[in-house]
Amino acid sequence: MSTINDRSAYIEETGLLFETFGMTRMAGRILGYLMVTDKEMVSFDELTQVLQASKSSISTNVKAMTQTKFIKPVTIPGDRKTYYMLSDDISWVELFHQRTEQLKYLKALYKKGLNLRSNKKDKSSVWLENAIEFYDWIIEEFPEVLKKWDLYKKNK
Amino acid sequence: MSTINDRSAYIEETGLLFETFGMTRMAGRILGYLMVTDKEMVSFDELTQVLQASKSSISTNVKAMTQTKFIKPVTIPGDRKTYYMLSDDISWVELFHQRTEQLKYLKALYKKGLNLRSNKKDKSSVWLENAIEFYDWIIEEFPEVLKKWDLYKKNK
DNA sequence: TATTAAGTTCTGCAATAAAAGAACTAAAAA
DNA sequence: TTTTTAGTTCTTTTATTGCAGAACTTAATA
Repeated sequence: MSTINDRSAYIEETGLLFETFGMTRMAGRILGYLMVTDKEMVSFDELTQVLQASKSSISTNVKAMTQTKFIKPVTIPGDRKTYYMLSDDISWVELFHQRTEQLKYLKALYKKGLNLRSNKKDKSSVWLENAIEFYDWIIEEFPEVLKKWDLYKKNK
Repeated sequence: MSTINDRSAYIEETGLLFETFGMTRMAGRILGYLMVTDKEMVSFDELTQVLQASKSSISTNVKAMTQTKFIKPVTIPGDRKTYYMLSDDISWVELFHQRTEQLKYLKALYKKGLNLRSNKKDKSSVWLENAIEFYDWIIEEFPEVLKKWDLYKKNK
């Protein structure tokens, strides 16, 4: 049986973990709360209450979390409030595709570095060549693996 | 033909990119310089000169970059100085394995969240189930893909 | 048309983190 | 053995970031 305390500890834990991913503690807390609350969706105001945070902080952080696609806003006709819930149309595959995009930046950096070198055959150039080779491979391979997930899901 | 300016712009660019990965600008600059300098290895002192930074900043940041395995220190008998170079024994595969470890933390968080829920069948629980399922799959699949890289390299 | 409600955006402050500077350590050289 | 060199560690300064509070916007209600 889970207690209120277990849950608030969980919310803080989520805050700290998401902080390591470069998001704010508060953004993580919002997600954490949505993961353990029994309500399917919670209002903006409830977030300020439960997380003891200002409206401005909740505002900026729900926006950030919405952009990552982890949560989504829900509006109800005849109700002015905005509610938030775990985004059921989150695509985990899509999230990983974004990672691949990051890898492309790194690869581009290595390529650019190599181009700036005078001697394309020295040790550092070889180092860069190897980096580029690996990134080329992984950038191609990653999406293939993710395709397998879609197949795996279809056959269930 | 690459100019001095192209290279210093590159060093700054590397600093900024590595900043987005949660490292310091200076750590990125050190790597950036090693990627474009014509020297195979550079001394600690040269780093302070070229990057216009204090010894303490260089000291902490070469340590950080060494820990990520991107660079390594080189010492020469009869020479008191420490030199740094791109680490030729960097394992790109190993770097990606570390990513997989991070995924395990996230998966553990989702599992813990699910355990804290009263109703294991509601929408949020299903969301968590899906997250866990995907992470389970990717945590298994990732290392397999990386094994393929080792094979690919051997057959060349 | 004035008032309330629900958020957003802007400004300022407090906490944190990065970098500098100073004091220190270890080893080599004088 | 004392001085210099090379770098580390501790302390202070500076810059950045996250959050709060206030002012503002938009739309609904009185």
